[in-house]
Amino acid sequence: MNNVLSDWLLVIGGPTASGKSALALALAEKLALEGMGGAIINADSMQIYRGLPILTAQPCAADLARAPHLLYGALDIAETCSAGRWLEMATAAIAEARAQGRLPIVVGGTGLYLRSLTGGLAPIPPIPEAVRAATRARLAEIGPAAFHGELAARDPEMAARLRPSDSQRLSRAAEVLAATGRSLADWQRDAAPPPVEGRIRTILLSPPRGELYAACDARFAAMLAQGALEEAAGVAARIEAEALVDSLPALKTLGLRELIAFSKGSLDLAGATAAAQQATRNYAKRQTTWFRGQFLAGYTVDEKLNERSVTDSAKKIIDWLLTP
RNA sequence: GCCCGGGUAGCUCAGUUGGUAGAGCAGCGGAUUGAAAAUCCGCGUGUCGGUGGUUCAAAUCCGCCCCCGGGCA
Repeated sequence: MNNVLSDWLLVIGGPTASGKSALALALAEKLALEGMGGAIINADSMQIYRGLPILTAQPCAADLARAPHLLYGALDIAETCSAGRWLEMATAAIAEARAQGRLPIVVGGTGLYLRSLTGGLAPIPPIPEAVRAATRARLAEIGPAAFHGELAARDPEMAARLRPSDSQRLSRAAEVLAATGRSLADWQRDAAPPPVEGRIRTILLSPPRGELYAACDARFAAMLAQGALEEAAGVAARIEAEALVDSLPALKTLGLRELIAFSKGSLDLAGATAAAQQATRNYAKRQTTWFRGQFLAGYTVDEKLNERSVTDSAKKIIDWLLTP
């Protein structure tokens, strides 16, 4: 089972509904024919949670059976993932795949995760929950503008490069300073060695805008047909029973809020659907910008993939991989 | 047919006593170093339904016409 690809790592990025999962699967199956199977590793900040398989567009049972899949539904929705936590799990998953003689194929739409893998991450220690909670409470209490003012007094460098309105990054900068006594800017200056061995090959899916949006709309409609409403109702029940706070990342899943609003009667189904589709398109747009500016693609697929063209694309990509 | 409302940016609407128009959303562009499906930033010329008129000046006042709601016949 040894061949030229044995120490390689494939990374596939692209906006939501662009066909990443289908391409990853096609590649894994083609590789199996070449004598080296693939293992698909999730790099999506929402598919990492279990409990929302439909709304987060996780591979269905039939697809999961076609190739090994790792890090899908790995965490409970009451947990919080992060780039650091994901990177740890991903490096372990990559090692596991390699140990089995499989080529790791990392796929996902979370650009930050992908980049943490390809470019490394500053070695910042985990922030204690108490510090994080206190920081966020302070931010909520005085508002981002005043919070920015407080940060400026202790960490002028971070304050200078953050907008007073960017509550999330302000909070991050403050918690890192509070927990480590060192500015986030200093941490980020530390060299971050690439976390994985081997050669990395990156692939970007970049379908035409109009087709991407149409795919987003169609996919949400399909989710409803697959039982997204029941799924949302189940999550809503857990939110009530366990008093889950809505700042939990998993609860930000696109469409969840809208479907819960529908089940509570504050939105009709057409309105909930339209809102969820709109949110999905907005997200796809943001991802497109991210990948355009932050992701170095070795190979770009700029057509919208369908069942037939995925196979063709996979074939071309394998050729590209095998030609140095 | 008559009476009320309305017709202003792709959509929903603002527009003060006349001084040639502005918000939200959408769309487009951008940022993005551990919550990232998150967080944040930038971009607004459109026959102000049409047409006559009053006026130095009309989205705004007057006449006529067209279209869409609702009501009365």
